[in-house]
Amino acid sequence: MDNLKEQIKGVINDLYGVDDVTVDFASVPSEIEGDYSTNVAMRLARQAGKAPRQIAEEIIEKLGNSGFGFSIAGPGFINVVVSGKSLQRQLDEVWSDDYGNNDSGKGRLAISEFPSTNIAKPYSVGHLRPGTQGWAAKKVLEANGWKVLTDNHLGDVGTPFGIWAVGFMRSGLDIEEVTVYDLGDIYIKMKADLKAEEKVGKHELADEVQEWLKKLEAKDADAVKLSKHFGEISLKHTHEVMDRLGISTDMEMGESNFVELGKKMVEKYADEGIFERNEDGSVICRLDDYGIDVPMLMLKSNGTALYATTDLGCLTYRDENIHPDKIVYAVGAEQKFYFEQLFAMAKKVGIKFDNYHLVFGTIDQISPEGKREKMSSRKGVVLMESLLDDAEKRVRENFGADVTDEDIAKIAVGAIKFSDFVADRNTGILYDPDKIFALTGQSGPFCQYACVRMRRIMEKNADFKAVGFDDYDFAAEKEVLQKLLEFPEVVAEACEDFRMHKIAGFAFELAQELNRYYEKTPISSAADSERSARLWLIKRADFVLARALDLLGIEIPEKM
RNA sequence: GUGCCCGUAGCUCAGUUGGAUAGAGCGUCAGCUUGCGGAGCUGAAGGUCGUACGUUCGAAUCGUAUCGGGCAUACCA
Repeated sequence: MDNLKEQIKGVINDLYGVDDVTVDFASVPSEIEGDYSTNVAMRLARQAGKAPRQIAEEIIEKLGNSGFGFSIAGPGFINVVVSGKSLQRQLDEVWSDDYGNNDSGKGRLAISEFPSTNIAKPYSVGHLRPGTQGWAAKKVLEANGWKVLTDNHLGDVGTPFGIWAVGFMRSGLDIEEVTVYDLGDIYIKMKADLKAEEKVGKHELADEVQEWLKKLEAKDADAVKLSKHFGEISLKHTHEVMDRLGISTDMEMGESNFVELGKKMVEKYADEGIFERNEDGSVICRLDDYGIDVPMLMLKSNGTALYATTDLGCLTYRDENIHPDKIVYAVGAEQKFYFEQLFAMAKKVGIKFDNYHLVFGTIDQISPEGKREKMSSRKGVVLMESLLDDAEKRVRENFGADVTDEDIAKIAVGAIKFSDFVADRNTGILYDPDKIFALTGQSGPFCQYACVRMRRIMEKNADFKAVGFDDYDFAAEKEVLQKLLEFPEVVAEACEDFRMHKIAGFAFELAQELNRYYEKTPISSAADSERSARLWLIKRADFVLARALDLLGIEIPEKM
C-alpha cells in the first residue's frame, strides 16, 4: 500500500503539479465495494479547480495497470480493491520474527516511572492505572526500539510519613506486629483527625506531624527506624501485589533518595537567582516565561522538602547519572498542572531531556445517590488485592475446575487490564463489576480466548506436514490479513501518544475477525493445500494477537 | 474568577485529525449448535452527536458563545 501511495503522489504531481499532498488510506463502509479508500481527489478539488470525481478519474486513468482494481464512489472517493492473495504476499514479504516492531527509538533511553506507590499504605486501586499504563508504555517503547528503564518512584517521605509516625505512636501498636493494613487504617484516621482539628482552628496535631518530618530529614534515629520499618513491610506488600498484576520495575528510587540533592539544588539555583527566596524562608521558581503565572514552591518555609524539591533532585540525579532521552511519568490527571509546572521548571534549570506526563482519568463508582464519583470505600480506599480477589472469584465461577489457578489469575488480570485500556486514557473508568470483570464482548478474556482457540487448532495440526499453497486465493482470509497488516502502524502510533486504547481496539477487532473466520472456515478438515495456507495464517494471527496483548501486559492462559 | 478534561444509542465507550447511511460492546428481542473450543457467530430495535450561531461543496470533528459535570489553581502527593 505504501508503494501505491507513492504512485498516487507521483501521478498527482504530474497532473496538477502538487507535491505536498498526503495520501492516506481509510477503510471502506462494509456495504460499499472496495477495501481501502482515499479522499485525495476531494482534497485537491479547490487547488486543481476541478470537480472531485473528475480528478479521481484522471488519477485512475494515469495510474493505468498497477495491479489494483479502482473505482470511484460517492462525492469522489477512490476505492481500491485488493485480492486476498496480494494481501497474503504483502504479509509474507514484511513478516519477521519480531513483526510489528520497529527501530525508530534505536539508541535512545527512556525511563518509565510507575506505579509510584506510597510507603506504608496498602496498594489501593488508585495505583492500578499508573501500574498498567506505565508498564504498557515500557512495552510500547521497547517495541519501537527504545531501551527502557523502569522505576518505582516510591512516596517514602513528605507529610504522610509524619502522619503515620504520629498515628502509630498514638495507636499503641507494637512495631514488630504492625501490618501494612494497620498503617492504612492509621492514615485514614489521622486524616480525619487532622481535618477535625483544622475545622476548630487548632493545629497541635499538624505541628506534631511536621515535627516528625523534620526529625526524619534531620536523620533522627527514632524517625529513621520507623521510616525504615514502614518501608520494609510496605515494600514486601507492594511486591506481592505487583507480582499479581504482572508488573515489576528495575529500580525503586524513592523520593527519600532525593531530599538532600533536591535541597542542595534549590539552594544552588536560589543563589544563582534562578529561584527566589521569600522572607519566610520558602523558595519559589517563577514560570511566567513559560506561560504559567503560578510560581512553583520549591521549598517549604520550615525548610523541609516537598514533591517539587525531591523531583528536582530526581531530575538532576537522572540527568547526571542515567542520561535518559525521555522520561514517562504515569500519573493521574489531578496532577496535570503540577507536571506542567515541573517540566517548565526543568527547562528553566537547563534539563534537556524530554519529559512526558502519561495522564489518565480516575476510577469512578456510582454513589448511593446515583452520582458518578472517584472510587473509594467507606474506609477511604479500595484495596488492589480485593479487586484482584473479586476478579478471580468471578472468573472461577465461570470456568471449570480443570482450569488452573494460574490461568484463572491470568484471565482475571487480563479482564482488569483490558478494562483499563479499552477507552481513551483521558476517560475515567467506571467501576462496574459486570464490565470491569467482563468475560465476553469487548474484554480481555474475549481476546485471550481467540488466542487459546488458535493454539488448540495448531496443536491438533502439529503432526500435519504442510504442502505448497501457491494456488490458494486467500479470499476467506482477506479481513484477517488486512488486520494483521495494520499491526506495525498500530505499534508505531502508540509510541507517539501512548493512547493504548488503539492497541486494545486492534486486539479486539482482530479477535473478532478470527472468530468470524473460523466460524465459517474449516481448517483441520480442509484439503492439504488449503489446510496449509490456513495454518500459515493462524500461526501469524496468533503471534500478532499475543504480541498486541503483551504490549498491554496481558498474558495468554494455557486453557480457559 | 482562571486553566485543563469531559458531554455521541437505555448503560460503558469508539469515531482513522473536515468526508460515504455516525460505529462497537453490554443490555433487549429474533435466529444459528451431532462443529478445528458456541465464553462464539448472524440479524433487528435503539441517535435533535449538550444547546445556539458561524466557517464551506461537506461539521460529531474547526471557530465563537452558552449550559451541565469533573479536576486543578504554591507550604499534600
